[in-house]
Amino acid sequence: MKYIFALVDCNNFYVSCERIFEPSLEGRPVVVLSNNDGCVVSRSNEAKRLGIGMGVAFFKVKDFDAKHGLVALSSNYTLYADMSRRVMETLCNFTPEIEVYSIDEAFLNLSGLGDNLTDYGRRIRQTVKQWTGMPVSVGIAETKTLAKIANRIAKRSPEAAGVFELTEQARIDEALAQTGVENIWGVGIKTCIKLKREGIKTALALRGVDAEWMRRRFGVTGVRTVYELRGISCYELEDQPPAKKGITVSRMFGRKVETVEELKEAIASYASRAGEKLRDEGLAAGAMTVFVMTSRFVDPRKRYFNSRGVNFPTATNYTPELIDYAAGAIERLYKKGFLYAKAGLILGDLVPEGKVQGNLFDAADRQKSRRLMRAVDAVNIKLPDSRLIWAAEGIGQSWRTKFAKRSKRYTTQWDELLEVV
DNA sequence: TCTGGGGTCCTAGGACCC
DNA sequence: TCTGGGGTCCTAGGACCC
Repeated sequence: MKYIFALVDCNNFYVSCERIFEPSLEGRPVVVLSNNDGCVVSRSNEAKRLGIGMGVAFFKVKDFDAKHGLVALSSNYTLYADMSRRVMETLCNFTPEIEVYSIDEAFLNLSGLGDNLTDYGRRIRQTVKQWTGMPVSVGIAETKTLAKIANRIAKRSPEAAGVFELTEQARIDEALAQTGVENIWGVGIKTCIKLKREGIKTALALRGVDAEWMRRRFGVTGVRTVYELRGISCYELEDQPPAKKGITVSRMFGRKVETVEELKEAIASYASRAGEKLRDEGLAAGAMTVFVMTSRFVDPRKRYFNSRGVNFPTATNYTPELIDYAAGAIERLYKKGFLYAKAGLILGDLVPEGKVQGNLFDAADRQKSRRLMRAVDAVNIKLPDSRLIWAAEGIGQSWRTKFAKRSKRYTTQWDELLEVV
């Protein structure tokens, strides 16, 4: 039996989340900004039509509000995560096999659901809209790469009205002929330039290249893309999320940071957040890499990047311990005279909490630490606005990332519920 | 003045071993 | 003058994704 994938993708996800709770944003150009209100990460169709590109620095389009009525909002991750969960739960009603691919996309297995897949796609789209308010597009095909292309057409073609099926050969050929290589899943900027230099400009042309030549020039990932375009599936549906390999917490500062004390406060708060993530996943980390960096946009002589790895004697998820290691690394990394823009840490060698190998010389009372962490986590989940923080994180925290234009957390905070007046 | 964060997979090359 | 070869493991960096 042939596999059938549906790719369900939320339209302009962050912007749509905002619009669901603020309908006056409907029909206007709206963008959502990254951390620190730095650059544009989600755009309404109206904003796209104004020529605002994905990832552009916000200061470059700031004056669009006066000229074109552009509305810019800070990211509201709490709201987006909750809306994502609602959409994914709705999708689970349509198939037992679903792979949540990202915050706003999921692959569904539609094999064995009959011949009228387009109709089925329409039902999915309509139900998600009705139950959550979220507009989605559905692309249907025999490989993930083709489903991505189908989804792109579903979004753009008015006739498709949000659902497009690519299972018929003539239709596939036509779609591939109209898809530039830059719009193929897995083809990034570097590969795109190389392909075009070879005269390969469309997905149809790429489908026809010699597989061995492709392997030599672009490695196994390149060949997989060619096969996927031919309808030979190389990427399975992964309905079991694979074990995490690392946990990263890093942020740009709200302003430049010069002192080692402030760097240590920041890294302590990132370490604390990393500890929460570990415990939430039931994991412990065996190693940590800490890094600091200046802005990429300053004079090269004023740039500094450095990182430092630490292997723990015993894997841990105990926040005070993580903070100690992180602060120690910062002391060694810090060089006076630089304006630091960002710091972060990456936890590696992750192991299930219950399987931590004890260390003969490790005297810490693990049971007690675990109870303490459980208590702290419980308080912070219940009272996110009066969180317990570690003294090392500092009180003022003037280096904190800025979110000047954030909307309310409508769905997760009682005091921020939508008010209808 | 102002330019995000969190991931995965693959590959080349060095270290090390016999 | 003469200086092996092949396998495995690890890591850093590249490329890509949303």
